Amino acid sequence: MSQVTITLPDGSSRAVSAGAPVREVASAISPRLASAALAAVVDDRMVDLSCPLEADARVRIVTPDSPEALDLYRHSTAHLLAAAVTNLFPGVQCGIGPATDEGFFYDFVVPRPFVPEDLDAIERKMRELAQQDLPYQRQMWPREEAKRFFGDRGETLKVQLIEEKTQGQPLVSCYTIRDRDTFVDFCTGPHVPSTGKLKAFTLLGTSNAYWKGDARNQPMQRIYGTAFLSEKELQAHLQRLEEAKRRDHRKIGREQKLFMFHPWAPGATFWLAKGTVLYNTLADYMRSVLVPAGYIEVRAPIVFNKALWERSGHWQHYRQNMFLVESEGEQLGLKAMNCPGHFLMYSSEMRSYRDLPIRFHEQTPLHRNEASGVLSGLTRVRQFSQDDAHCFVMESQIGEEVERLLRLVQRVYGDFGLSPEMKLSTRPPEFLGTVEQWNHAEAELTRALEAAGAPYTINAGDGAFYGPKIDFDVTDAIGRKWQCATIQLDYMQAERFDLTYVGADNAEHRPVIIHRAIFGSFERFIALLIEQFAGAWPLWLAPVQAVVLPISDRHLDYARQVGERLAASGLRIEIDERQEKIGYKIREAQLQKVPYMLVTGDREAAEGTVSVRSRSAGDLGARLVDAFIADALDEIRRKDVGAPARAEVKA
RNA sequence: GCUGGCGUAGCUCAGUCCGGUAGAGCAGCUGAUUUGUAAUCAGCCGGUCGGGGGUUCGAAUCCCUCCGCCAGCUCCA
Repeated sequence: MSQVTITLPDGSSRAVSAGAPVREVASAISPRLASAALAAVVDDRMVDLSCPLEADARVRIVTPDSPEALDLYRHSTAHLLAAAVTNLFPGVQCGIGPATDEGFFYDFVVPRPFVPEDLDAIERKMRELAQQDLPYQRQMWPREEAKRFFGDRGETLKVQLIEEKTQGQPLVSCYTIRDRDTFVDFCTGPHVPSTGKLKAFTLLGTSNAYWKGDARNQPMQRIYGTAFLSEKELQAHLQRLEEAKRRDHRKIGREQKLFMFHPWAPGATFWLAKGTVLYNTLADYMRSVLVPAGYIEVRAPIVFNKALWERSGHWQHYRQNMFLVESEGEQLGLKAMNCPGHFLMYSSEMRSYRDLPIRFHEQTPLHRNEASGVLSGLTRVRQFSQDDAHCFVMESQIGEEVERLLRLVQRVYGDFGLSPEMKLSTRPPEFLGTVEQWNHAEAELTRALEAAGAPYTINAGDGAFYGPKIDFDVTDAIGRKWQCATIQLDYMQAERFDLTYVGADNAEHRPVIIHRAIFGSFERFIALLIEQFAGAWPLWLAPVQAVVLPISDRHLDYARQVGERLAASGLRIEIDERQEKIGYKIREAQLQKVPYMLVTGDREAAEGTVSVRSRSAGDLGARLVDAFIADALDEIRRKDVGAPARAEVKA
């Protein structure tokens, strides 16, 4: 029998019989590896353990420790789910069932939607199938036979997939769990060797989905679940989901009276007093960053004549998302973005190359008529404000301006203890301008990113219709990603608005526009911060920075004196004058996560002190009022977001 | 917008399946208590059961419809 030579990751090589399954390589190395083996990577392609070795190859055995293992588990669990559903709901049609970042799903065509009881039954069936340790068998079927097989079963979606994905291939890959009478799926694999490997999984919910994600296609029912390599990791994941609920900005927003919503203004935030403090603090912070960076703040109108939107292209591309109004026979639209207003202000006077870059910053509200179903707390609203700006630069200034912006973003996020991930989004299918312009713009952004030296990923086809962009995702404490900051290059709008500057050559030139936001929107950024800090605000952001707690009525005068001094020095304070025991007042302040509680009783009144209790560190003892003020102001100046705020989040 | 779920007091929730006088805790108010580092006691107030329509002798409960919220889908300049 002929032999093939396989090379292992450590560089050693072995000879095996040609056609032997890759499993034998694992067995030959050690019985332990053989039992841990899940799949193999043969010449960079991941395959089943049953895959025959036909030629010399590099082979790496995939075990639970391999980076591929989690996706493999999840995809195999999705198959297990589909097998259970097929078993329990005869006549069901299967769609696709991939692994995702958080778990997996599988889409089905069923006569009625799944209900929670169905999920319980399906999960029980999955465990039953897992316990039977059934092999995942891969079979190569003649293409026509596979089509006939799925066609006879009424699985027209699978037939469609085979037709689209295997053109010109004589054989197609199918998997069964048990045999052809139960569950067969058209799938390239690979899979774990048998269902017994799958233990740590759970179903999480159902939702509606469409075939191939297109709302014009057949509606399907999606079942979500997640799987991990160990029960411990699964439990940790479920705990994170619980933690997310506890930190939900909608819950904390209500508890701390930061904001509210009302059915008569869906998607529009009512900023209550404490939320307004937060909002204004962030707005002022942003100004304090942007003014030294050469930005000037402006305020453009909210409502514009349709003519402006026709000029900008929004009328053609974005009208369905705009709030439109009519007045005296004229059609008007509420602004969904600030750019066109800034363009009009740019062209209100002659611009010289000596003036560039010109940077307009604006924080006025924007309105976008988002579909009702997408609204969600503060993270997706219909009215919001961006820390928006447009930088008008010369072609030659793009690189430096984008680099400056990258540094600015890093610095701001650093001030909040956040570290964003960068994505470069490139030309979408629908775009303005020419491919050459796009290539040039994309090259400029790439160069700036490389110069910044920070890692980034490429999000192909996700650019805005007028130019490529760099987006910044922030991962919060529990692993969810939020897109906040954005830097967008725009070669198109200067043309449309006929924006010019006079160059050194005394000729007119087009400026390049950089659209950019650092927070993104105040609304979304505040939602992110609430969840980041779990409502335990660092002192500089806390709507109430300290609460004065008189022990009894006879300390009210002193408490008020203290309160006045604190307020006069600029601290945001409250005095709890209720006739309650000190323990009660402390409990309430603690639940509100007020950074400092200042107990004032006989001793303090006599000595001119306050007894300081920190939200995170507890009783700190008596301090002179002025000393407390000095320390607090210093802490505010430092914008500390360090250990104290984080530590108590877990408490 | 689509699919599903949900909507009962300011908040958290029970009651809805199987129609028969709307409940609890917290919050609030009043009184007593004058308090030393996470809940003092007692009493009281509080709801067109999301809106509208229908079935019924009778609807929080069953049906229709609209609105809002939640999850996901789609979308996201």
